[in-house]
Amino acid sequence: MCEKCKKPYYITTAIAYTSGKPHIGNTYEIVLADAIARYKRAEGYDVRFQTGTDEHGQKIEEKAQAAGVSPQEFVDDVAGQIKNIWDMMNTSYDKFIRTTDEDHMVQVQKIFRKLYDKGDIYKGYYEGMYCTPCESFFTESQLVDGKCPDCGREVKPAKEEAYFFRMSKYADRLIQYIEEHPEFIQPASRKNEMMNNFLKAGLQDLCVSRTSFSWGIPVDFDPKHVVYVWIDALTNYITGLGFRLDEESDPMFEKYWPADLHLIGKDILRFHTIYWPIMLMALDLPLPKQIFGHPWLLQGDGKMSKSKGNVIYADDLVEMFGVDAVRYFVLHEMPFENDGVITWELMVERMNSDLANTLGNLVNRTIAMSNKYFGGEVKSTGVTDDVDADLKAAVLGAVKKVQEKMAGLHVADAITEVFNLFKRCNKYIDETAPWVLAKNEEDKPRLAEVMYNLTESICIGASLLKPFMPETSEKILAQLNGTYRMIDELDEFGRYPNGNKVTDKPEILFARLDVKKVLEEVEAKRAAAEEPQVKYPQVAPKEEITIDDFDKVQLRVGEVLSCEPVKKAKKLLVMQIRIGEEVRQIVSGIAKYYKPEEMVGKKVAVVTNLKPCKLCGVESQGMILAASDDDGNLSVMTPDRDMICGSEIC
RNA sequence: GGCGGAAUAGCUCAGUUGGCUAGAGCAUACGGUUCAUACCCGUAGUGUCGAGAGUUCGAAUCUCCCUUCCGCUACCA
Repeated sequence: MCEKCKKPYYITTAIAYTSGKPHIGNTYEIVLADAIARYKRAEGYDVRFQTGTDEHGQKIEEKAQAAGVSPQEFVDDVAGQIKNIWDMMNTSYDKFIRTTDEDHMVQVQKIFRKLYDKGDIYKGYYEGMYCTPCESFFTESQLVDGKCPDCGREVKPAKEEAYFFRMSKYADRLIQYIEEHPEFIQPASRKNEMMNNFLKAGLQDLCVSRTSFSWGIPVDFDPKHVVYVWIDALTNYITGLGFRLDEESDPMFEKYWPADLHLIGKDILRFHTIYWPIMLMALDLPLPKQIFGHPWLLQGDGKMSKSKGNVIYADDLVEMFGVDAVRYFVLHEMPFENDGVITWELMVERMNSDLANTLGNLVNRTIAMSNKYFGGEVKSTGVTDDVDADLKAAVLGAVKKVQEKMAGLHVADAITEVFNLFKRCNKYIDETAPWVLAKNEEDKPRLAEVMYNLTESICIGASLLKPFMPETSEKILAQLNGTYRMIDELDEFGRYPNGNKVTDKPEILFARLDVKKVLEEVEAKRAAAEEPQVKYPQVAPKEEITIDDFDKVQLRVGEVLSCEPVKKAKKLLVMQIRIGEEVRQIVSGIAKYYKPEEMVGKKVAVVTNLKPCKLCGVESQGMILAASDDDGNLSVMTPDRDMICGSEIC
């Protein structure tokens, strides 16, 4: 196909947030996108595949501060790590964009200004109660006893300038677009969530600037504001193509936009299916054709957490199994709609049964036979049998099935079809029993035909395998001395050059592994890494206070007399707590961590001079203290020794 | 609380618009085979298709209700 006739195909991943090293669950997305991109290239598309990093925001500012480096140094380091992992996974992206790239930042500023000039962004006010030291706004309901929920200081009613995007203006157009394009949101089940929760409920205008932190792209006409995440991050999809507002864009933009596919995690579907399309509408640009919110790859034995030391990282897996085995696992194990599971045991199982047994052994036994019977020469003799037709139909049928599955983005099913092809080959060996044919000289022509069919079938399978496992595909073709074929060259059986010689030194593609040994190694590694790897929670420092400030808070020991869940609320428990002579009713958001009966009898630290307020209609006359960490653990604070309730804590 | 989804073999899951004895992979058991990485091929299964009721000639599939789990969302002192 000539370069000009190739149809463009633009695929993107979400840009990864540079707050830390991505684990295998995050790495999944880039591999999935890579498989799709490589497949589309095999189909003859002119593919552009973009990924990158999202590098602004308060969290990064804080992490950098905690690490004692500048935000730029911090994101340079993390972005480098991310890029290394993407490269290690052998992903074929064309562009790695960073939101700190100069040309991206310039365009973001221009886009912001344009939307402002157009009236779609307006300067408004974040109205609410303002805490000056914290530089934060709170709604009435967020306040703690009428005071700042973060620092407990007085807040005053204030209006802070902020820029807002008029989302509601475009809501009807977006609803219509989504209704008319059922393929726009994938999987389709997500469409209802977006429609019911946001669009039909009425879109709120979106706050698109912040003044509470500075690590971001400044609004050029009002520099105390930085552009908040949405306009900064989402626009990467067009700035990365060389989009230039009110100037001539790079020809790439004309060629590739609108994107064919935004591949993202299901958690950020809302931003991509609502805010992003509306931004594009406001800019008079066409909307992306499809957005696929993929599920997550979860760890089997509980949620991955750094403190448990059970986080699985791509590089550890690659070290143990190799790049293609890891690619195979994440692609194969991930269903279309539900979350997938990864454990070391499952990984070993797939490695042994699919990669070593089915595929590796097939290639190996085929080459061994060619060498043993014909000195490695693979020659078709035309001596066919009934079983050949069935094999050929299965092989060519697999090509069709892979095409169908990939068209619907069912990548896991597509890779399964490729392996079904290899299984069919193993069966063919059994049906034809080459070792029996080899015993009689007159059967040699038939034997040769069998070996040819087998070799050709594996070459077709290897070509189909390439988008998913590029290195393995190349290794197989090299060993069989075959050539890679594009999808449209896989329509015919028998293109393997007659008389070619396979290698006389076949290499083991995938070695079988012992589950026990793997687990021992993992455990050893984990133990070795555990000590120095204690991860302390990242807590942003608050402003220094005086003893007088602290003295304003009254803390006393209270004993929980009774405790029950708050109706209408999932996270709340309501407790009667004795504090000295009085009994107070206190509501606390700890239902996820404590059962009501567990709380009864506990002595807890209570803030007793908080202004009462209502939560879900239930009055709370104080608050109990609890510690929580980054992993979602929570523990209420209790006195170390038995203290009579009512004792003051100071 | 609102909206939505799911429940099928021991495990992980397929089952298009209701239609022949409900399927695949893994694991298990047995048989075959020896080219190959103790591999490959075949056979056997077990299922009140979450509970109950209804529509229908016929329901895993449609309707109602119940139970459990999950997602989004709201609240979260």
